[in-house]
Amino acid sequence: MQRAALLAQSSALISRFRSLAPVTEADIAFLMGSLGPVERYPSGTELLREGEIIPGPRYILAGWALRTRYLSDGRRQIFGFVLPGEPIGLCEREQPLALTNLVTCTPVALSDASGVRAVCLGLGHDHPQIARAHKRAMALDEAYLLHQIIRIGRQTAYERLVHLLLELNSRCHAAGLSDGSSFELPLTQEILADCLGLSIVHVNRTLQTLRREQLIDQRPPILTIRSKEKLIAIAEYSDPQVAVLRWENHRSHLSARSLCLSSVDSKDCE
Amino acid sequence: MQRAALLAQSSALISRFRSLAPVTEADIAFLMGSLGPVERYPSGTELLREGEIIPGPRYILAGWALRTRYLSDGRRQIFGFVLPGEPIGLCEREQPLALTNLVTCTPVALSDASGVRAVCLGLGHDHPQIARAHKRAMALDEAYLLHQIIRIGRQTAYERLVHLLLELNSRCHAAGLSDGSSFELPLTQEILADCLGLSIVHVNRTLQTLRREQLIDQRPPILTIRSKEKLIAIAEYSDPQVAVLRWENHRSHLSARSLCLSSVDSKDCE
DNA sequence: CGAATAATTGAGCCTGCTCAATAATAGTGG
DNA sequence: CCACTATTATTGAGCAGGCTCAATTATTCG
Repeated sequence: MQRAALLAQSSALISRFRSLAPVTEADIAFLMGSLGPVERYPSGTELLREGEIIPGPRYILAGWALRTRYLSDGRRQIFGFVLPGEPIGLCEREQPLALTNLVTCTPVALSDASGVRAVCLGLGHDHPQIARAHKRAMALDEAYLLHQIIRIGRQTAYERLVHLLLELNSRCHAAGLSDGSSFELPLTQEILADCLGLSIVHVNRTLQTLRREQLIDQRPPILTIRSKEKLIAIAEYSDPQVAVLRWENHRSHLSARSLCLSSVDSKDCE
Repeated sequence: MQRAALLAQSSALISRFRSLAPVTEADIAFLMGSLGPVERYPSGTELLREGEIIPGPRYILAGWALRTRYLSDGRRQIFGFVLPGEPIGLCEREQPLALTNLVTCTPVALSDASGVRAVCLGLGHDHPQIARAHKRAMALDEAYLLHQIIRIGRQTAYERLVHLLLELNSRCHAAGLSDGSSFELPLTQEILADCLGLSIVHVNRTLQTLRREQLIDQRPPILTIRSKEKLIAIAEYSDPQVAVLRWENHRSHLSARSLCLSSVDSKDCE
């Protein structure tokens, strides 16, 4: 069955939705029934080009992509990452223009999300938990941009790297791709450098320091966080997943449960 | 009449709406009829505190506010600015948590926007141009965060300052607060430093350089852009107002007109 | 007209950069 | 399965943009 095949490839998407809101089995069934067929692209594919109209909403089912912009002399800034389970171009505007380029940095599996757009945006009143999850996802997107600004604006190279690794671990965890401290990190040091506003050389040396201090462990492509508490203290990391979900805790115990599942230890919140 | 008084104080808001979409007189009348009374706060007022529920949607009618976060040792990052005509807490989520602090850096005039929320979000089908303007405003918000990342991630101090000044000029222009090259800049060098990830001292020296080179002119609190072309080239500045508005040009000539009114020279777009 | 805030200047230092070379990995075709 | 090539990671050395510390000079405002 094609349906079963899609389901098998959508585990990150489903995991992420579950981490965002207490979606029902019916919600999941609706999602699976509405997604388009899986499209595959190799690493290095341009999914969006800045200033052009976004073809249609899609979900990344597997693989990572980079939001980038270049200066004329070749300097590159990576604004952030799109991870499995996260949407591309799923927004209110009708013919949205891409604000950045989007390039895959691993092989990627995509699925058309036109069929779920209206539900995600809450245009009808079906599947309210999906709409809720989507609103939270949008808030998380902004929170990650803010993270990025804090890192490159006011943190040292050492703090930046730690902060980013914690964020990526948390996001992988929401997608079911981290056990809480160990996940696949498909980024070269050059990508990390262009994300964090550093040189490749300095990223290299800073990672070495973190390994030497036993704070992280790297056996490519797996990155392991050895002492999450210390790292959180170093980077003053506060997890947006926790922050964005918190406000409805008093209303929904299911939500509270998914919070615990998807997030780092509860004491990490503060 | 209180109504007339409100109108007089809402010129920035109206100007900004006109720059975002071809709003009608009826749209403006609706806005003026739905806004709450003007509230005034002095400089230094905390309008939002990170992590707390946003009281209700509001518009800034006059004055500037800063989105901030602090690290525990006192380092401050300013994520961005909220200028006259821009909304606070006007989003999809029901009980949104503030993602950052928001502090006024001048005396500010606010007005409750609860009465326009549904229309802005396009929940009904009234005043579609207002809804359109609001969606564009949301896209601009993201574009300004991306600007911020480019500046502090990959630009030199000199480029950063130029880039920011161009952005602020453009945004002031949309609010009717710049004639295209001259506007009131109510920011101290400390604020600029905390926004751009620099030290106060270095901001000071960089501003001096720009003045010495006749690229800008400062007679506090007025900042004048002397050679916009050169500055745009230096910072590789591309204006989001132009970019975000462009996609509907082929559909609406009114939109195209407002684009020209609100934006810098058309050649600045590329 | 003071007190407080903001801007300016000088001097020395340090984080992180550049340049350049080498080692390790990974992907590929034979 | 292996040599071949292209990436990617690592290391060394010297440099510099921007920082810190500290003092001085405007401004602003009550």
